[in-house]
Amino acid sequence: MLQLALIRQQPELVRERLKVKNFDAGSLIESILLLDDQKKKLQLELETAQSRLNTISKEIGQWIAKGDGARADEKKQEVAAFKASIPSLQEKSSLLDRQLQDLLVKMPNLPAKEVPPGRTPEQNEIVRTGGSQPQLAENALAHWDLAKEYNLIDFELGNKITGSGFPVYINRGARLQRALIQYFLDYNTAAGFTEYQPPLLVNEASAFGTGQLPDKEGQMYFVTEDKFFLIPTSEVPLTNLYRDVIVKANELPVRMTAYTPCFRREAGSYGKDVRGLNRLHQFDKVEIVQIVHPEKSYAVLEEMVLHVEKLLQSLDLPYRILRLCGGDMSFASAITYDFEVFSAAQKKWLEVSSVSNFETFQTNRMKIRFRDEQGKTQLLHSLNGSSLALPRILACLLENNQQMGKIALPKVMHAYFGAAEIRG
RNA sequence: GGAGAGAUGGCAGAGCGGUCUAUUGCGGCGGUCUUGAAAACCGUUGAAGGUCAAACUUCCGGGGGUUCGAAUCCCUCUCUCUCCGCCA
Repeated sequence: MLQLALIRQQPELVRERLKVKNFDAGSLIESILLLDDQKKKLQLELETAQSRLNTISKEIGQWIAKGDGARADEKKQEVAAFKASIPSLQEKSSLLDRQLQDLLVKMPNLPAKEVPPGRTPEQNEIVRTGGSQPQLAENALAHWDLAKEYNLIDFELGNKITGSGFPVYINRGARLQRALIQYFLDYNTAAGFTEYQPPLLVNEASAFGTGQLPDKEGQMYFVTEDKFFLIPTSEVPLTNLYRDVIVKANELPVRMTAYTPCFRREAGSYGKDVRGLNRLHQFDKVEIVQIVHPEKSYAVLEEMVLHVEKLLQSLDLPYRILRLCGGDMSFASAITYDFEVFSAAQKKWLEVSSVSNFETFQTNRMKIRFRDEQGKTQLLHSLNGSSLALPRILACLLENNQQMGKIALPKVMHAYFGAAEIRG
Protein backbone atom coordinates (compact mmCIF):
# COMPACT_ATOMS: atom_id res chain seq x y z
CA MET A 1 0.00 0.00 0.00
CA LEU A 2 1.34 3.40 -0.95
CA GLN A 3 1.69 5.98 1.77
CA LEU A 4 -1.06 8.55 1.67
CA ALA A 5 1.46 11.32 2.36
CA LEU A 6 3.29 10.51 -0.87
CA ILE A 7 0.11 10.69 -2.94
CA ARG A 8 -0.81 13.91 -1.21
CA GLN A 9 2.56 15.57 -1.72
CA GLN A 10 3.56 14.26 -5.14
CA PRO A 11 0.49 13.09 -7.03
CA GLU A 12 2.14 13.79 -10.39
CA LEU A 13 5.15 11.66 -9.56
CA VAL A 14 2.90 8.78 -8.53
CA ARG A 15 0.89 9.05 -11.72
CA GLU A 16 3.98 9.17 -13.89
CA ARG A 17 5.69 6.23 -12.21
CA LEU A 18 2.60 4.04 -12.48
CA LYS A 19 2.53 4.55 -16.22
CA VAL A 20 5.54 2.23 -16.33
CA LYS A 21 3.25 -0.44 -14.90
CA ASN A 22 0.69 0.51 -17.54
CA PHE A 23 -1.57 1.67 -14.78
CA ASP A 24 -3.59 4.81 -15.28
CA ALA A 25 -3.88 6.20 -11.76
CA GLY A 26 -5.29 9.59 -12.71
CA SER A 27 -8.87 9.26 -11.55
CA LEU A 28 -7.93 7.09 -8.60
CA ILE A 29 -5.53 9.72 -7.31
CA GLU A 30 -8.12 12.43 -7.80
CA SER A 31 -10.68 10.49 -5.78
CA ILE A 32 -8.17 9.78 -3.06
CA LEU A 33 -7.18 13.41 -2.71
CA LEU A 34 -10.80 14.49 -2.68
CA LEU A 35 -11.75 11.95 -0.01
CA ASP A 36 -8.68 12.82 2.03
CA ASP A 37 -9.66 16.46 1.97
CA GLN A 38 -13.24 15.68 3.01
CA LYS A 39 -12.01 13.42 5.74
CA LYS A 40 -9.78 16.09 7.22
CA LYS A 41 -12.59 18.61 7.36
CA LEU A 42 -14.95 16.11 8.90
CA GLN A 43 -12.36 15.01 11.38
CA LEU A 44 -11.87 18.55 12.59
CA GLU A 45 -15.60 18.92 13.09
CA LEU A 46 -15.87 15.62 14.90
CA GLU A 47 -12.90 16.23 17.15
CA THR A 48 -14.17 19.65 18.13
CA ALA A 49 -17.46 18.12 19.22
CA GLN A 50 -15.67 15.34 21.09
CA SER A 51 -13.44 17.82 22.81
CA ARG A 52 -16.46 19.83 23.97
CA LEU A 53 -18.18 16.71 25.21
CA ASN A 54 -15.12 15.67 27.18
CA THR A 55 -14.82 19.08 28.79
CA ILE A 56 -18.45 19.28 29.86
CA SER A 57 -18.48 15.69 31.11
CA LYS A 58 -15.56 16.51 33.34
CA GLU A 59 -17.41 19.53 34.69
CA ILE A 60 -20.46 17.41 35.44
CA GLY A 61 -18.29 15.11 37.46
CA GLN A 62 -16.93 18.04 39.41
CA TRP A 63 -20.38 19.47 40.16
CA ILE A 64 -21.59 16.08 41.35
CA ALA A 65 -18.53 15.75 43.56
CA LYS A 66 -19.35 19.11 45.10
CA GLY A 67 -22.94 18.00 45.63
CA ASP A 68 -24.43 20.51 43.25
CA GLY A 69 -26.89 18.33 41.40
CA ALA A 70 -28.72 21.28 39.88
CA ARG A 71 -25.63 22.58 38.10
CA ALA A 72 -24.83 19.09 36.92
CA ASP A 73 -28.28 18.69 35.42
CA GLU A 74 -27.89 22.03 33.72
CA LYS A 75 -24.69 20.81 32.08
CA LYS A 76 -26.38 17.59 31.06
CA GLN A 77 -28.95 19.61 29.18
CA GLU A 78 -26.15 21.45 27.43
CA VAL A 79 -24.59 18.19 26.33
CA ALA A 80 -27.89 16.81 25.07
CA ALA A 81 -28.20 19.79 22.75
CA PHE A 82 -25.22 18.87 20.54
CA LYS A 83 -24.35 15.33 21.48
CA ALA A 84 -26.80 13.85 19.00
CA SER A 85 -24.66 15.04 16.12
CA ILE A 86 -21.65 12.98 17.14
CA PRO A 87 -22.74 9.48 16.09
CA SER A 88 -23.56 10.59 12.56
CA LEU A 89 -20.24 12.41 12.32
CA GLN A 90 -18.49 9.25 13.46
CA GLU A 91 -20.36 7.19 10.94
CA LYS A 92 -19.49 9.55 8.13
CA SER A 93 -15.90 9.63 9.25
CA SER A 94 -15.51 5.86 9.35
CA LEU A 95 -17.30 5.58 6.02
CA LEU A 96 -14.82 8.01 4.49
CA ASP A 97 -12.01 6.08 6.10
CA ARG A 98 -13.21 2.87 4.55
CA GLN A 99 -13.70 4.44 1.14
CA LEU A 100 -10.25 5.96 1.29
CA GLN A 101 -8.77 2.66 2.36
CA ASP A 102 -10.55 0.83 -0.47
CA LEU A 103 -9.05 3.21 -2.98
CA LEU A 104 -5.56 3.15 -1.48
CA VAL A 105 -5.56 -0.62 -1.63
CA LYS A 106 -6.17 -0.41 -5.38
CA MET A 107 -2.95 1.53 -5.97
CA PRO A 108 -0.09 -0.69 -7.12
CA ASN A 109 3.39 -0.13 -5.82
CA LEU A 110 5.51 2.36 -7.74
CA PRO A 111 8.11 0.71 -9.95
CA ALA A 112 11.72 1.64 -9.24
CA LYS A 113 13.63 3.85 -11.68
CA GLU A 114 15.51 0.86 -13.11
CA VAL A 115 12.32 -0.88 -14.19
CA PRO A 116 11.99 -0.90 -17.98
CA PRO A 117 8.61 -0.02 -19.47
CA GLY A 118 6.75 -2.73 -21.32
CA ARG A 119 3.63 -4.82 -21.42
CA THR A 120 4.65 -8.37 -22.15
CA PRO A 121 7.24 -10.87 -20.86
CA GLU A 122 9.14 -10.41 -24.15
CA GLN A 123 9.99 -6.91 -22.99
CA ASN A 124 11.77 -8.09 -19.86
CA GLU A 125 15.45 -7.21 -19.83
CA ILE A 126 17.97 -10.00 -19.79
CA VAL A 127 20.50 -8.90 -17.18
CA ARG A 128 22.88 -11.80 -17.69
CA THR A 129 23.07 -15.48 -18.43
CA GLY A 130 25.23 -18.18 -16.94
CA GLY A 131 25.98 -21.88 -17.07
CA SER A 132 26.16 -23.87 -20.25
CA GLN A 133 23.42 -25.70 -22.08
CA PRO A 134 23.98 -29.43 -22.37
CA GLN A 135 24.03 -31.18 -25.71
CA LEU A 136 21.34 -33.80 -25.39
CA ALA A 137 20.70 -36.71 -27.72
CA GLU A 138 17.92 -36.40 -30.27
CA ASN A 139 15.69 -38.71 -28.29
CA ALA A 140 16.14 -36.85 -24.98
CA LEU A 141 13.16 -37.21 -22.69
CA ALA A 142 11.15 -34.55 -20.92
CA HIS A 143 11.14 -34.82 -17.14
CA TRP A 144 7.67 -36.38 -16.99
CA ASP A 145 8.94 -39.27 -19.08
CA LEU A 146 12.14 -39.53 -17.07
CA ALA A 147 10.13 -39.46 -13.85
CA LYS A 148 8.19 -42.46 -15.11
CA GLU A 149 11.18 -44.34 -16.43
CA TYR A 150 13.12 -44.07 -13.17
CA ASN A 151 9.98 -44.24 -11.00
CA LEU A 152 10.59 -40.88 -9.31
CA ILE A 153 7.23 -39.18 -9.53
CA ASP A 154 3.73 -40.55 -10.14
CA PHE A 155 1.38 -37.93 -11.52
CA GLU A 156 -1.49 -40.40 -12.01
CA LEU A 157 -1.46 -41.38 -8.34
CA GLY A 158 -1.72 -37.73 -7.41
CA ASN A 159 -4.70 -37.35 -9.73
CA LYS A 160 -6.36 -40.25 -7.95
CA ILE A 161 -5.95 -39.12 -4.37
CA THR A 162 -6.33 -35.37 -4.95
CA GLY A 163 -6.39 -34.07 -8.50
CA SER A 164 -4.12 -32.76 -11.19
CA GLY A 165 -1.24 -30.64 -10.03
CA PHE A 166 -0.61 -32.73 -6.92
CA PRO A 167 2.18 -35.14 -7.83
CA VAL A 168 3.36 -38.01 -5.66
CA TYR A 169 7.14 -38.25 -5.27
CA ILE A 170 8.40 -41.76 -4.83
CA ASN A 171 11.51 -43.38 -3.45
CA ARG A 172 14.55 -41.66 -5.03
CA GLY A 173 12.33 -38.86 -6.34
CA ALA A 174 11.19 -38.09 -2.80
CA ARG A 175 14.73 -38.38 -1.52
CA LEU A 176 16.14 -36.06 -4.16
CA GLN A 177 13.48 -33.52 -3.39
CA ARG A 178 14.30 -33.70 0.32
CA ALA A 179 18.04 -33.52 -0.38
CA LEU A 180 17.55 -30.37 -2.44
CA ILE A 181 15.49 -28.75 0.30
CA GLN A 182 18.14 -29.60 2.85
CA TYR A 183 20.88 -28.21 0.62
CA PHE A 184 19.00 -24.97 -0.05
CA LEU A 185 18.29 -24.41 3.63
CA ASP A 186 21.90 -25.09 4.58
CA TYR A 187 23.06 -22.70 1.89
CA ASN A 188 20.73 -19.98 3.19
CA THR A 189 21.49 -20.39 6.86
CA ALA A 190 25.23 -20.37 6.08
CA ALA A 191 24.65 -16.93 4.56
CA GLY A 192 23.09 -15.70 7.79
CA PHE A 193 19.40 -16.38 7.27
CA THR A 194 17.56 -17.77 10.28
CA GLU A 195 15.48 -20.82 9.55
CA TYR A 196 11.78 -20.87 10.44
CA GLN A 197 8.98 -23.39 10.20
CA PRO A 198 5.88 -21.23 9.94
CA PRO A 199 2.23 -22.29 9.78
CA LEU A 200 0.98 -23.27 6.33
CA LEU A 201 -2.40 -21.67 6.95
CA VAL A 202 -2.75 -17.96 7.65
CA ASN A 203 -5.55 -15.64 8.64
CA GLU A 204 -6.99 -12.80 6.62
CA ALA A 205 -4.83 -10.11 8.19
CA SER A 206 -1.68 -11.96 7.14
CA ALA A 207 -2.90 -12.50 3.58
CA PHE A 208 -3.68 -8.80 3.37
CA GLY A 209 -0.34 -7.78 4.85
CA THR A 210 1.83 -9.17 2.07
CA GLY A 211 -0.58 -8.11 -0.66
CA GLN A 212 -2.33 -11.38 -1.54
CA LEU A 213 -5.62 -9.82 -0.52
CA PRO A 214 -7.73 -8.35 -1.82
CA ASP A 215 -6.74 -8.80 -5.46
CA LYS A 216 -5.32 -12.34 -5.55
CA GLU A 217 -8.05 -13.89 -3.47
CA GLY A 218 -9.02 -16.41 -6.16
CA GLN A 219 -5.48 -17.77 -6.33
CA MET A 220 -5.47 -19.05 -2.76
CA TYR A 221 -7.12 -22.11 -1.28
CA PHE A 222 -9.48 -21.06 1.47
CA VAL A 223 -10.71 -23.03 4.46
CA THR A 224 -14.19 -21.65 4.92
CA GLU A 225 -14.88 -23.29 8.26
CA ASP A 226 -12.06 -21.41 10.01
CA LYS A 227 -11.41 -18.60 7.54
CA PHE A 228 -7.81 -19.61 6.87
CA PHE A 229 -5.88 -19.31 3.63
CA LEU A 230 -3.38 -21.94 2.55
CA ILE A 231 -0.14 -20.11 1.92
CA PRO A 232 0.82 -19.54 -1.73
CA THR A 233 4.40 -18.89 -0.53
CA SER A 234 6.17 -18.76 2.83
CA GLU A 235 6.75 -15.07 2.16
CA VAL A 236 3.30 -14.60 3.70
CA PRO A 237 3.83 -16.13 7.15
CA LEU A 238 7.49 -15.07 7.33
CA THR A 239 6.96 -11.39 6.61
CA ASN A 240 3.90 -11.32 8.85
CA LEU A 241 6.01 -12.47 11.78
CA TYR A 242 6.99 -8.82 11.99
CA ARG A 243 3.53 -7.34 11.50
CA ASP A 244 2.91 -4.47 13.96
CA VAL A 245 6.47 -4.65 15.22
CA ILE A 246 8.78 -1.71 15.77
CA VAL A 247 12.05 -3.47 15.06
CA LYS A 248 15.01 -2.50 17.22
CA ALA A 249 17.97 -1.05 15.32
CA ASN A 250 20.30 -3.79 16.53
CA GLU A 251 17.94 -6.46 15.14
CA LEU A 252 18.33 -5.17 11.59
CA PRO A 253 18.61 -6.52 9.04
CA VAL A 254 16.06 -9.26 9.66
CA ARG A 255 17.01 -12.26 7.53
CA MET A 256 14.69 -15.27 7.43
CA THR A 257 14.45 -18.46 5.46
CA ALA A 258 11.91 -21.25 5.43
CA TYR A 259 11.03 -24.37 3.57
CA THR A 260 7.28 -24.85 3.08
CA PRO A 261 4.92 -26.42 0.65
CA CYS A 262 3.07 -23.75 -1.33
CA PHE A 263 -0.52 -23.96 -2.50
CA ARG A 264 -1.88 -22.23 -5.55
CA ARG A 265 -5.18 -22.66 -7.28
CA GLU A 266 -3.71 -21.43 -10.59
CA ALA A 267 -7.19 -20.69 -11.83
CA GLY A 268 -7.14 -20.09 -15.55
CA SER A 269 -3.94 -22.02 -16.28
CA TYR A 270 -4.12 -24.73 -18.86
CA GLY A 271 -2.39 -26.31 -21.81
CA LYS A 272 1.20 -27.28 -22.43
CA ASP A 273 2.63 -25.04 -19.74
CA VAL A 274 1.07 -27.12 -17.00
CA ARG A 275 2.58 -30.42 -18.07
CA GLY A 276 4.54 -32.44 -15.51
CA LEU A 277 6.23 -30.30 -12.89
CA ASN A 278 5.92 -27.07 -14.83
CA ARG A 279 2.91 -25.77 -12.92
CA LEU A 280 1.49 -27.37 -9.78
CA HIS A 281 -1.17 -26.70 -7.18
CA GLN A 282 1.13 -27.88 -4.43
CA PHE A 283 4.87 -27.50 -4.62
CA ASP A 284 7.85 -27.08 -2.34
CA LYS A 285 9.85 -23.91 -2.05
CA VAL A 286 12.63 -22.53 0.08
CA GLU A 287 12.20 -18.80 0.54
CA ILE A 288 14.37 -15.98 1.82
CA VAL A 289 12.88 -12.81 3.30
CA GLN A 290 14.62 -9.68 4.49
CA ILE A 291 13.38 -6.66 6.39
CA VAL A 292 15.90 -3.87 6.16
CA HIS A 293 16.63 -0.18 6.65
CA PRO A 294 15.10 1.79 3.74
CA GLU A 295 18.44 3.17 2.62
CA LYS A 296 19.95 -0.28 2.32
CA SER A 297 17.24 -2.17 0.47
CA TYR A 298 18.73 -1.82 -3.01
CA ALA A 299 22.16 -2.98 -1.90
CA VAL A 300 20.43 -5.90 -0.18
CA LEU A 301 18.49 -6.65 -3.35
CA GLU A 302 21.73 -6.99 -5.34
CA GLU A 303 23.10 -9.20 -2.61
CA MET A 304 20.06 -11.45 -2.79
CA VAL A 305 20.34 -11.71 -6.56
CA LEU A 306 23.96 -12.81 -6.22
CA HIS A 307 23.00 -15.23 -3.48
CA VAL A 308 20.45 -16.98 -5.69
CA GLU A 309 22.74 -16.84 -8.71
CA LYS A 310 25.55 -18.64 -6.90
CA LEU A 311 23.12 -21.28 -5.75
CA LEU A 312 22.09 -21.94 -9.35
CA GLN A 313 25.73 -22.03 -10.42
CA SER A 314 26.46 -24.64 -7.78
CA LEU A 315 23.81 -26.85 -9.39
CA ASP A 316 25.46 -26.48 -12.80
CA LEU A 317 22.23 -25.33 -14.40
CA PRO A 318 22.07 -22.96 -17.36
CA TYR A 319 20.27 -19.86 -16.17
CA ARG A 320 19.42 -16.31 -17.02
CA ILE A 321 18.41 -13.35 -14.91
CA LEU A 322 15.65 -11.04 -16.09
CA ARG A 323 14.70 -7.62 -14.89
CA LEU A 324 10.95 -7.61 -15.28
CA CYS A 325 9.32 -4.84 -17.26
CA GLY A 326 6.57 -2.77 -15.68
CA GLY A 327 3.79 -4.79 -17.25
CA ASP A 328 5.08 -8.15 -16.04
CA MET A 329 5.69 -7.11 -12.45
CA SER A 330 3.44 -7.93 -9.56
CA PHE A 331 1.10 -5.42 -7.98
CA ALA A 332 3.15 -5.13 -4.80
CA SER A 333 6.67 -5.10 -6.19
CA ALA A 334 8.91 -2.10 -6.83
CA ILE A 335 11.41 -4.15 -8.79
CA THR A 336 11.67 -7.83 -9.59
CA TYR A 337 14.41 -10.06 -10.93
CA ASP A 338 13.27 -13.41 -12.27
CA PHE A 339 15.61 -16.36 -12.52
CA GLU A 340 14.97 -18.90 -15.23
CA VAL A 341 16.72 -22.17 -15.90
CA PHE A 342 16.83 -23.77 -19.31
CA SER A 343 14.98 -27.02 -19.63
CA ALA A 344 17.02 -28.74 -22.32
CA ALA A 345 14.52 -31.40 -23.27
CA GLN A 346 11.52 -29.09 -23.37
CA LYS A 347 13.73 -26.43 -24.92
CA LYS A 348 12.33 -23.63 -22.86
CA TRP A 349 13.12 -21.37 -19.93
CA LEU A 350 11.40 -22.08 -16.63
CA GLU A 351 11.10 -19.58 -13.80
CA VAL A 352 12.65 -20.92 -10.61
CA SER A 353 13.08 -17.79 -8.54
CA SER A 354 11.74 -14.30 -8.26
CA VAL A 355 13.61 -11.76 -6.16
CA SER A 356 11.80 -8.53 -5.35
CA ASN A 357 12.11 -5.34 -3.37
CA PHE A 358 8.74 -4.18 -2.06
CA GLU A 359 10.14 -1.06 -0.43
CA THR A 360 7.41 0.13 1.97
CA PHE A 361 4.47 -1.41 0.13
CA GLN A 362 4.13 -4.40 2.43
CA THR A 363 5.55 -2.78 5.55
CA ASN A 364 3.01 0.02 5.29
CA ARG A 365 0.21 -2.52 5.33
CA MET A 366 1.80 -4.42 8.16
CA LYS A 367 3.18 -1.44 10.07
CA ILE A 368 6.70 -2.85 10.23
CA ARG A 369 8.78 0.02 11.49
CA PHE A 370 11.97 1.14 13.19
CA ARG A 371 13.02 4.25 15.07
CA ASP A 372 15.25 6.70 13.24
CA GLU A 373 17.89 8.93 14.84
CA GLN A 374 15.20 11.41 15.86
CA GLY A 375 13.26 8.64 17.57
CA LYS A 376 10.47 8.85 15.02
CA THR A 377 8.93 5.65 13.72
CA GLN A 378 9.59 4.98 10.05
CA LEU A 379 8.66 2.15 7.72
CA LEU A 380 11.27 -0.46 6.88
CA HIS A 381 11.67 -2.09 3.48
CA SER A 382 10.82 -5.73 2.82
CA LEU A 383 12.32 -8.02 0.20
CA ASN A 384 11.98 -11.65 -0.67
CA GLY A 385 13.07 -14.26 -3.13
CA SER A 386 12.91 -17.95 -3.81
CA SER A 387 16.04 -19.80 -2.95
CA LEU A 388 14.76 -21.93 -4.60
CA ALA A 389 11.46 -23.32 -5.90
CA LEU A 390 11.81 -27.08 -6.18
CA PRO A 391 9.74 -28.56 -9.03
CA ARG A 392 11.29 -26.81 -12.02
CA ILE A 393 14.77 -27.22 -10.57
CA LEU A 394 14.06 -30.90 -10.29
CA ALA A 395 12.69 -30.96 -13.82
CA CYS A 396 15.82 -29.33 -15.22
CA LEU A 397 18.17 -31.46 -13.18
CA LEU A 398 16.52 -34.57 -14.60
CA GLU A 399 16.32 -33.39 -18.17
CA ASN A 400 19.68 -31.69 -18.49
CA ASN A 401 21.66 -34.45 -16.83
CA GLN A 402 20.15 -37.45 -18.57
CA GLN A 403 22.66 -39.84 -20.01
CA MET A 404 22.50 -43.38 -21.29
CA GLY A 405 20.66 -45.36 -18.62
CA LYS A 406 21.22 -42.85 -15.82
CA ILE A 407 20.81 -39.33 -14.55
CA ALA A 408 24.02 -37.79 -13.25
CA LEU A 409 23.59 -35.40 -10.33
CA PRO A 410 25.63 -32.24 -9.78
CA LYS A 411 28.56 -32.68 -7.45
CA VAL A 412 27.10 -30.57 -4.68
CA MET A 413 24.17 -33.00 -4.36
CA HIS A 414 26.14 -36.21 -4.07
CA ALA A 415 26.50 -36.16 -0.30
CA TYR A 416 22.98 -34.83 0.27
CA PHE A 417 21.43 -37.42 -2.00
CA GLY A 418 23.74 -40.23 -0.97
CA ALA A 419 24.68 -41.11 -4.56
CA ALA A 420 26.19 -39.47 -7.62
CA GLU A 421 23.54 -40.64 -10.04
CA ILE A 422 20.16 -42.21 -10.50
CA ARG A 423 20.28 -45.44 -12.44
CA GLY A 424 17.45 -47.28 -14.13
C1' G B 1 -15.46 -30.74 22.66
C1' G B 2 -17.04 -29.45 28.27
C1' A B 3 -16.18 -26.23 32.83
C1' G B 4 -13.74 -22.09 35.03
C1' A B 5 -10.30 -17.81 35.00
C1' G B 6 -8.17 -14.05 32.23
C1' A B 7 -6.39 -10.30 28.02
C1' U B 8 -3.87 -3.00 30.54
C1' G B 9 1.96 1.06 27.55
C1' G B 10 9.16 -2.97 25.86
C1' C B 11 8.35 -6.38 30.37
C1' A B 12 6.05 -7.10 35.23
C1' G B 13 1.77 -5.42 37.43
C1' A B 14 -2.22 -1.76 39.92
C1' G B 15 -6.75 0.52 38.56
C1' C B 16 -13.18 -2.38 38.48
C1' G B 17 -17.97 4.39 36.37
C1' G B 18 -15.77 10.89 37.20
C1' U B 19 -9.32 13.36 42.28
C1' C B 20 -5.87 15.48 35.67
C1' U B 21 -7.04 10.68 28.91
C1' A B 22 -3.75 4.89 33.48
C1' U B 23 -0.38 4.13 40.25
C1' U B 24 4.20 1.74 40.67
C1' G B 25 8.51 -1.32 39.67
C1' C B 26 11.99 -3.12 35.98
C1' G B 27 14.09 -2.00 31.38
C1' G B 28 15.54 2.11 27.72
C1' C B 29 17.43 7.17 27.02
C1' G B 30 19.72 11.86 29.08
C1' G B 31 22.26 14.00 33.25
C1' U B 32 24.93 14.55 38.21
C1' C B 33 28.93 12.00 40.63
C1' U B 34 33.57 9.12 38.82
C1' U B 35 40.20 8.65 35.75
C1' G B 36 36.49 5.17 33.46
C1' A B 37 32.56 1.98 34.87
C1' A B 38 29.10 0.15 38.52
C1' A B 39 26.05 1.81 42.45
C1' A B 40 23.26 5.96 44.08
C1' C B 41 20.48 10.27 42.90
C1' C B 42 17.72 13.66 39.34
C1' G B 43 15.09 13.96 34.83
C1' U B 44 12.87 11.57 30.71
C1' U B 45 10.46 7.47 28.21
C1' G B 46 3.75 4.07 24.24
C1' A B 47 1.17 4.39 19.18
C1' A B 48 -1.83 6.85 15.34
C1' G B 49 -4.07 11.33 13.41
C1' G B 50 -3.53 16.67 13.62
C1' U B 51 -0.28 21.36 13.81
C1' C B 52 5.34 25.35 11.63
C1' A B 53 5.00 24.06 16.72
C1' A B 54 1.08 23.46 20.04
C1' A B 55 -3.87 22.81 21.36
C1' C B 56 -6.87 18.82 20.39
C1' U B 57 -8.82 13.69 19.01
C1' U B 58 -8.46 8.31 19.11
C1' C B 59 -6.29 3.69 21.15
C1' C B 60 -6.36 -0.39 27.99
C1' G B 61 -7.38 -7.96 22.80
C1' G B 62 -11.40 -6.93 18.21
C1' G B 63 -16.51 -5.26 17.39
C1' G B 64 -21.15 -3.38 19.41
C1' G B 65 -24.17 -1.35 23.59
C1' U B 66 -25.58 1.45 28.40
C1' U B 67 -24.18 6.58 30.41
C1' C B 68 -23.41 13.54 30.59
C1' G B 69 -18.87 10.44 31.38
C1' A B 70 -16.30 3.46 30.34
C1' A B 71 -9.80 0.37 31.14
C1' U B 72 -13.91 -0.16 34.78
C1' C B 73 -20.92 -2.19 33.58
C1' C B 74 -23.63 -5.31 29.55
C1' C B 75 -23.52 -8.27 24.78
C1' U B 76 -20.48 -10.65 21.19
C1' C B 77 -16.09 -12.50 18.76
C1' U B 78 -10.93 -13.88 19.03
C1' C B 79 -6.98 -15.48 21.82
C1' U B 80 -4.40 -17.20 26.43
C1' C B 81 -4.19 -20.05 31.01
C1' U B 82 -6.09 -24.12 34.46
C1' C B 83 -8.92 -28.68 34.91
C1' C B 84 -11.60 -32.66 32.25
C1' G B 85 -12.33 -35.35 27.57
C1' C B 86 -10.09 -36.77 22.85
C1' C B 87 -5.51 -37.33 20.39
C1' A B 88 0.10 -37.44 16.91
